[in-house]
Amino acid sequence: MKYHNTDFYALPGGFVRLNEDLNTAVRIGLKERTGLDNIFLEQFYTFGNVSRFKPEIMKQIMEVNGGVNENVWILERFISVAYYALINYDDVELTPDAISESCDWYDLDNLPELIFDHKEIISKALATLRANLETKLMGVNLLPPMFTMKDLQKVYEAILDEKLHRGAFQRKILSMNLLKRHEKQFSGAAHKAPFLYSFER
Amino acid sequence: MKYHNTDFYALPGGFVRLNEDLNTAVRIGLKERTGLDNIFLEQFYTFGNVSRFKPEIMKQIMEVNGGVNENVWILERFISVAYYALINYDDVELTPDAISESCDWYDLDNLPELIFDHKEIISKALATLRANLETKLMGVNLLPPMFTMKDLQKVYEAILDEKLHRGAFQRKILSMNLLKRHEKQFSGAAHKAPFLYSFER
DNA sequence: ATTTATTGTCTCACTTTGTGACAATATTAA
DNA sequence: TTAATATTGTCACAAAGTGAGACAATAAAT
Repeated sequence: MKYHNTDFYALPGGFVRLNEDLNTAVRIGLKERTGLDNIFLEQFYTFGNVSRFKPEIMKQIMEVNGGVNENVWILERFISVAYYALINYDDVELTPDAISESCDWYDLDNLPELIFDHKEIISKALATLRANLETKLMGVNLLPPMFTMKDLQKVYEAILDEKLHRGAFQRKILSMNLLKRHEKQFSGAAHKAPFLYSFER
Repeated sequence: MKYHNTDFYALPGGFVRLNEDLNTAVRIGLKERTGLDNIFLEQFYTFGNVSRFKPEIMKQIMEVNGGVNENVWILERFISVAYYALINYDDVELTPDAISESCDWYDLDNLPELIFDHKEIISKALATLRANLETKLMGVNLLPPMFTMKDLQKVYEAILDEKLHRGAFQRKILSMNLLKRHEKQFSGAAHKAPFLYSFER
């Protein structure tokens, strides 16, 4: 997200209310930004260094948004519990919050400069996601209800940032017995039609 | 730890000061309880449900320890960032904090009943440790500087709670090239003396 | 000198993984 | 109608990894 009238970019985030579950706060924040419910979310790290906080930046942001009078607490040091979500790009309607002028997708290799330690947060998210990819589920939420093996392979290749061997990938995924195979679609392309799969079980 | 004049058992923990790094706070707490510095520590989850907090219990504990007047904040809901450490049992001098009457080791299969969600915290710690055992390091801090392959295998078997095949274990560990082999010790036992290893590299 | 327990290593079978090959097939081109 | 093209599902084979037992080596006790 980009804050109003600044050059500050940041990951979307929020605060946990005194009487609110941490996970609930995260889901509410996600819903506000994306409109999505029931999304796969994983907490991966809690960032708690004092040095990660820069009150000057926070002050600048708040001043553009009407001053800091009522919200003195926002100028104090805070600790951030970070989550990543797996979201289907196309399902999302991105909505900035009150103090931001935009909320957008950015390619990993084309990120704007981010405030605080948000770049590091992204690195850690990606590392955790890659490490979990083998054990945990797969393209849930990232794919439509029905998808081809190639679609799924592309998800894996995007996350791992490497090419996978087609035959081995198919063999491995099918051996997990997590996918249900459906009727073929006639895709309209000039080749054999692929099976469709879903995550049902 | 067991709190003074109660039947409440809890994991050791502490609070993060306003101007203190999260990781520093954890290391200080660990040092206070164990006397140990420079220990392998891994953050594994942040517990933030409102329901995990039971003010009645906290009140009881504080009343036995001189009332709650000055420490009203301790009766409010809090969020816990959980870490596990790998520690050599023998290096430790356990020291309870001011409000506890004991700080002790308990076998996993002989735990006292714990307050709040501390049982769940242990489960999650163990699950994370087991999952990381393959990828991450191994018995650092859990073993003396020099140890035998059998010592190391026992650490793995304790953590995983299963027997491992001796030959396969040795082959796998050695193939990691993380151990330095030293001179044999003459152990005094009635059999071939084992090599000694260290984690140096 | 013999026995006993444990170690270091090897071999064999079995499983998993990487790689290319093949036929099948939906569409386009000839 | 036939041939060409691209991609799919599957298999075969080699390479690598894993589980299990076997065997000689050896430190101490008998």
